[in-house]
Amino acid sequence: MDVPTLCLAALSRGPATGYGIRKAFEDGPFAHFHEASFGSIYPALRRLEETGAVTATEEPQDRRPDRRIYALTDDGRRRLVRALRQPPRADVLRSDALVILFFAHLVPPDEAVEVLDGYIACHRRLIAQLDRKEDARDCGTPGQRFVHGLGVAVYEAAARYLENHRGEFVDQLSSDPSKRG
Amino acid sequence: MDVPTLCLAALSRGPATGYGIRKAFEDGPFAHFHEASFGSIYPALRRLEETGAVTATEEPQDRRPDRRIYALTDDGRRRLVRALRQPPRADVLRSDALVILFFAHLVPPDEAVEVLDGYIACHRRLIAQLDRKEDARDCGTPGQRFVHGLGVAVYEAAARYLENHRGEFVDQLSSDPSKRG
DNA sequence: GATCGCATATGACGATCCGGAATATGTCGG
DNA sequence: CCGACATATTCCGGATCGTCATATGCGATC
Repeated sequence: MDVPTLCLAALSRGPATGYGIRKAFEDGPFAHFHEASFGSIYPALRRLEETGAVTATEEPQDRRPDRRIYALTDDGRRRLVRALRQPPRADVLRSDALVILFFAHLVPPDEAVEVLDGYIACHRRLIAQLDRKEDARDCGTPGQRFVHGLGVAVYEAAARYLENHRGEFVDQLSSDPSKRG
Repeated sequence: MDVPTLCLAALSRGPATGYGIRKAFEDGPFAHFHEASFGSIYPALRRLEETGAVTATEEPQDRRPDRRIYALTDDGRRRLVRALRQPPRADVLRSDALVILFFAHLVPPDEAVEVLDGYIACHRRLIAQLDRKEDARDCGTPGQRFVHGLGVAVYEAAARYLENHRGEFVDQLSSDPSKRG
């Protein structure tokens, strides 16, 4: 799923600025299953505008850079639907924390535990964040509710596993800092 | 976690070729928490060799391109440990399937269901793949076993959620193909 | 009341990374 | 016998990331 398509998808929920789209992928409703950075969103929006998939309304703000408010055109909506109907590629996860945990035997045990505890805290924080969003569950689409529920289920399972196996893992690490037992 | 570090991590388990490292990220032990492609692995190995983090043993195979077998040096191992001790960045998930499911109201209901069923099948396949690897659980490090267990727990939770909420989701989709109820 | 950091908002840039094509050949199954 | 697949590497264009620069208001802290 390329960045232009992701932008079209974000705009299908209403007009927005590049900054707002970025935020939707950082904090907002898409936060948990895709990401995109400024450096790819802004060029994508420009190209989308040039090819007629979106329109840009330049709103000159006093003493601020002009806000460019993008909105989907009919053609853009058709393009979005076409992209959404392509067979999806496999999921990709990138987790520095899991790499560190996998190779925990190479770092000082207390640092590995620190990473693990941070990872647990991060999961608990994400669950709390999702719970807060659940207040607005009435206005969402079926898809949004479904994906939201999946997010909660997955993060809960991960947090529970991490907490339940923490002690065992710590024991194994400290019983064998660098030499084999 | 950049590709050079990932290569060093893979080589910490023993010498390997670029192709073998790629496979370890596709099928092998790292398959579920990071990825790297040829186009980034080979240049990374070259740079690593130039800077003394790995050595390359060129093995001229008859009638085949020379295999370059890379092995970690002491300096490379130190570099790996240094990288592993950096604070990890937040996890990133990229899921086309979840984007499609989120925007399921924009595509024909039967196609959305097809994507969902494919997604469920994919999860069940991954769980089976992890179960098969579990046979070799005796020789792994504590970190490897811990991460493996987490993977099983998370995929199981996801598969269960998807299966348990499939009916409800399909009902909601078909009761409202494009007009609001 | 001054300064620091944060949020809004966009643009530009180098470095990195991806994905696929090209190359070469052995093996296994139909 | 031929196609498909696995091994193994290289190259390249384009997509993408991350960060810095720009501009300014607003709240918190000292």
